[in-house]
Amino acid sequence: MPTPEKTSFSRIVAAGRDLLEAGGQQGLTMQNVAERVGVRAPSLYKHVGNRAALLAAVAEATVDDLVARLESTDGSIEGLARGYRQFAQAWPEGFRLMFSAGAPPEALARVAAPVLHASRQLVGERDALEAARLVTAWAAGFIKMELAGAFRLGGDVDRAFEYGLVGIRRALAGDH
Amino acid sequence: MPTPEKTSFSRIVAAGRDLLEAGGQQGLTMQNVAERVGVRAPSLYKHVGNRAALLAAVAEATVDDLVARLESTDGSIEGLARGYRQFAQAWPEGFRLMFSAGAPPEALARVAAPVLHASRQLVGERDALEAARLVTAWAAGFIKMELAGAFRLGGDVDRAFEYGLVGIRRALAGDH
DNA sequence: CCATCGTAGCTAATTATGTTAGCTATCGAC
DNA sequence: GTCGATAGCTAACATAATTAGCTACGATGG
Repeated sequence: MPTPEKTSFSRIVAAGRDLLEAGGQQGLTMQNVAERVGVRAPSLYKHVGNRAALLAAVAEATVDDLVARLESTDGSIEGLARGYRQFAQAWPEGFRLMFSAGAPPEALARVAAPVLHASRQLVGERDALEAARLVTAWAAGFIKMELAGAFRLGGDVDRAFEYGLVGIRRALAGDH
Repeated sequence: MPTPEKTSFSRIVAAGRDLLEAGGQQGLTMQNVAERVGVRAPSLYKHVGNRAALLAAVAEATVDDLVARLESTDGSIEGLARGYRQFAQAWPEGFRLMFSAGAPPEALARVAAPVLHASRQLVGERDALEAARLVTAWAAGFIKMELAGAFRLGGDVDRAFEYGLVGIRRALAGDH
């Protein structure tokens, strides 16, 4: 190595995640990241390519965490859905980024795997993909609406989530 | 009025919508909007406040169109969901904006109304709000994943949508 | 032990964009 | 016909991303 490295790719990504949660995508500027890791902004380009690549890396790191969170559940539809939601509440900006920014498709596939597995158990091989898409769409949609503040019309959001979960199970129950 | 107006709020919003669909949020710059309506960028501020306000106005106009589209359906869960999806495919960027940008909560409520009505018919007053949230979350989630290209793992997306629709109806059927 | 080479970081500069300040010209009201 | 309000304009500024080119340091090979 030349001049001793004052930072590294992984530190930069970590700083990016912090800033993202603290100030949204707007707060994640190259300047802010640089300041946080202790270099000047142009030096980041020795490690990162550009801001879009950094966002993608942040998204991918977030996916990794989400996958770990899902793997720590009991693998049931309910467990996965609740884990999904808890993760989104803990890392709301990262969760948003996963879908908006160019998260590598490969990464999204990793998130899908546990849901696909659970669906296969429930409805069999033939409809597993469609069932997984039903579950994932509902969970992702619910959570994003919750994060977007679209549930301001009163009612208990937790209750709505559990109600939906019961409905989703019923949707898949009488199937195969 | 002073100096004859060369543009107007509604023209600016219309230009914003065009640019949004053509080039995403990135393509919607004040410069581009100004050029399209035939003035210089700073003149836009005589009509619009700032870019965020313009995005909000574009979002609201999009909501208006969506509501009109939904009101032209038969009002069933299936009709609403398909209308929702068709609208999103016709105006993908506007659809995305509706949730991401600061769409006025009042506007989102207007979209919710037809779904709420259909849900009430199906499950009764007590659970109508929860049921509507189930339907809306699934549809919005499905469509956003479709737009995000999250369905690259093979399978027929249309079939998955119809499968989901059957499931959602079953979820609400055995309820009340 | 020294010469060399590759590279992380730096400063300076460029570009793009949003936004503000201040001027001007024109239209409607009196 | 004069006057006031204001849409649009040019010029300027702030912030951000990014590029160009330099520098210094440390690993490596003689």
